[in-house]
Amino acid sequence: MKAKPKLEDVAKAAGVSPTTVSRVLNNRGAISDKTRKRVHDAVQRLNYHPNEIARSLFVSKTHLIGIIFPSTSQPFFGEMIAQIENLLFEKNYKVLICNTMDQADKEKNYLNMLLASQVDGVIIGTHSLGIDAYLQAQLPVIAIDRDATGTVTVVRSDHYQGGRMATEELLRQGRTRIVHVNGMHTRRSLSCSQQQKGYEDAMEAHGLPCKTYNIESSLDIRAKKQLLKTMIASHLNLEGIFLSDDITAAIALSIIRKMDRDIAVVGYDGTTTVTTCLPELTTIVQPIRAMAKLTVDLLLKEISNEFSGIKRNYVLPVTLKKGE
Amino acid sequence: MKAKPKLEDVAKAAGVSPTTVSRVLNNRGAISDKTRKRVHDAVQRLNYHPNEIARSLFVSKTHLIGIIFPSTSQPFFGEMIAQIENLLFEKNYKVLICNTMDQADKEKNYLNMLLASQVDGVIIGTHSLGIDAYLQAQLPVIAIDRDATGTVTVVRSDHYQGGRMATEELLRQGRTRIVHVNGMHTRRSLSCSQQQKGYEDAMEAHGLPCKTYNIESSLDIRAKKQLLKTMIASHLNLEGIFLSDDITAAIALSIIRKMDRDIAVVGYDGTTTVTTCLPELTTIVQPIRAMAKLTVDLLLKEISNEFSGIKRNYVLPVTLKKGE
DNA sequence: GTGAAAGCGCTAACAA
DNA sequence: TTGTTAGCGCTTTCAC
Repeated sequence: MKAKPKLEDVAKAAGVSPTTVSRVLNNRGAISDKTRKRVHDAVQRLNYHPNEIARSLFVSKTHLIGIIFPSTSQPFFGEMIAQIENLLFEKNYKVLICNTMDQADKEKNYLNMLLASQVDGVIIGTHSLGIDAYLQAQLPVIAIDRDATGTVTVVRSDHYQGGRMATEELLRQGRTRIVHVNGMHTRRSLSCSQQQKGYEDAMEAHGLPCKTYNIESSLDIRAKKQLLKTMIASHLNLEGIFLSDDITAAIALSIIRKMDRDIAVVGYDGTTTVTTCLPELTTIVQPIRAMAKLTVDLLLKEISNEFSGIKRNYVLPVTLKKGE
Repeated sequence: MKAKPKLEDVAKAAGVSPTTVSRVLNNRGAISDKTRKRVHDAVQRLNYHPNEIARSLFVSKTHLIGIIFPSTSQPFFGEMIAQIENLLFEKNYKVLICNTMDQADKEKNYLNMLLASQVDGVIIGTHSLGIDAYLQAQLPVIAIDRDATGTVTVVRSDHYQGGRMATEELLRQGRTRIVHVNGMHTRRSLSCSQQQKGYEDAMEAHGLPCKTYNIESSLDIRAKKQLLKTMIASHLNLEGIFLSDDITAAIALSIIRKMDRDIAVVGYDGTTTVTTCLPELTTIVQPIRAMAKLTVDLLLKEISNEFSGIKRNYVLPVTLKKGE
């Protein structure tokens, strides 16, 4: 196996200088058609591929974006990541992916890896690590769905409205004894409190009492199921549950069916995956595509140094999807 | 905003040579405790982070692995990618992710991007591009679930057994009029034909007639739903359907419920996501974790030049998960 | 329209 | 135990 050809090899093969080859490849300066052709032929002949690493080193830009999320295996993140990745690809950026699995130390390691890899920017969709760690990095950063007041640009959806709409949908169905299950706690500190506020305001507007249960996100499905089972069994006259993510809602739904109770459920996220598997689930849909688009746009602007100073929160509207 | 400190800056601050700093940071050679401390202090003080790009250029190894899959938004791939990423992280590799969205041209572009980025190896989970494109690259490659006879190492699960087990489960339930829906066609040419063979052999062993429908993977959910609806409506005495992925199976299940027909369904993949959302679905479970582990192990071995010549197929067993 | 030379930030021979 | 020097593969002044 022979070594990869380099610029110099192409230059020799084409009988020109390395500079000329570089110019042809990057379309810079004036080149005669004859030379251009000779160079292209040589590139073809040697099956030459430019070494992006060497290029990056010189121009100190890698076209690499690090994205940090809990895990691609959760539909919400999987779908978000797919969108982000597609948009970045169109703009010629490559994506370094980091699944933190909600472990702060892993996230910490990743951040260092990303910095060492000279990424041009970072998208954070996690909460384990303090935002300071990212600010220190002096890197363009956009956070998704994170509570970071003014220090970093944040894109999120309107969780207050989401909580409110979910609760109002249950009320509209004539349910009054409604509890809120706040799953995925560590994962989304902000969304949790906002959703809860929406739920509470909606309930109070009708003079109804509130009750929120918290279920740790780190728990596995078995454990969540057990907790939900106990909770539901202890509420003999429960009529509705609002759960802050669709997976937990799906678990609740199956428990309710098995217990043969009449309890309405509203979930949260509205991913394509879950709504396809469970079209009967009523849920609050986060605008994943729009969030991804905005995030990427903002990040690329920050990278190109527009809007550098302005850190603000962008809040996108959610919608209700009624179960079939 | 001051420029990032480099090795030289640290050297100056510590009053030593760049070489010494490099040695301290990489734990090479013998260094006096005093110097070591001085260097570490300087690193701390300047908040220095080594430039991995420069290092990569020198050692011509990037610790970057490219992984090419249709999309993180599909649970099977999302879960597979999360596993792969975790295992690679443990071995100090970073992951460049590529969602091809089943578009051959995008995959082609990605491959070139990966080559230019000097990745140390590639994992392919797609079928759009011919395997030749990858072989040409002269790069360590492992393919997942792909039909590539002898030219590249392949990891997959036993789709023949999967098809057989699925069909036999339906037969065990007393169903005899069973059709096979081969979804996700382009996505997995190999698995399709193997599953079908398993289905056919199981049916023929009982002297029953076979019928396989193909549904293009590129279709959206609406279209798939329509096709399935028509298909089911046209079979007045259908008793069972084996579908080659869980998402399509979920769609079928909801149609059947709405039509109030008595048709048993068996799906394929058995992802955590779908089995959580739809615990009542009977499905064939692919050993995602084991596949990821084997794939990563094989790739790292190829990268370190062990087993370089041996390209073979590794087939892992599937299991049946009965619906609740 | 083209080339020679310097250097991006790092590491590894080779000296001392 | 430490420093000097050269060079990884590329791009870009500056000169012709």
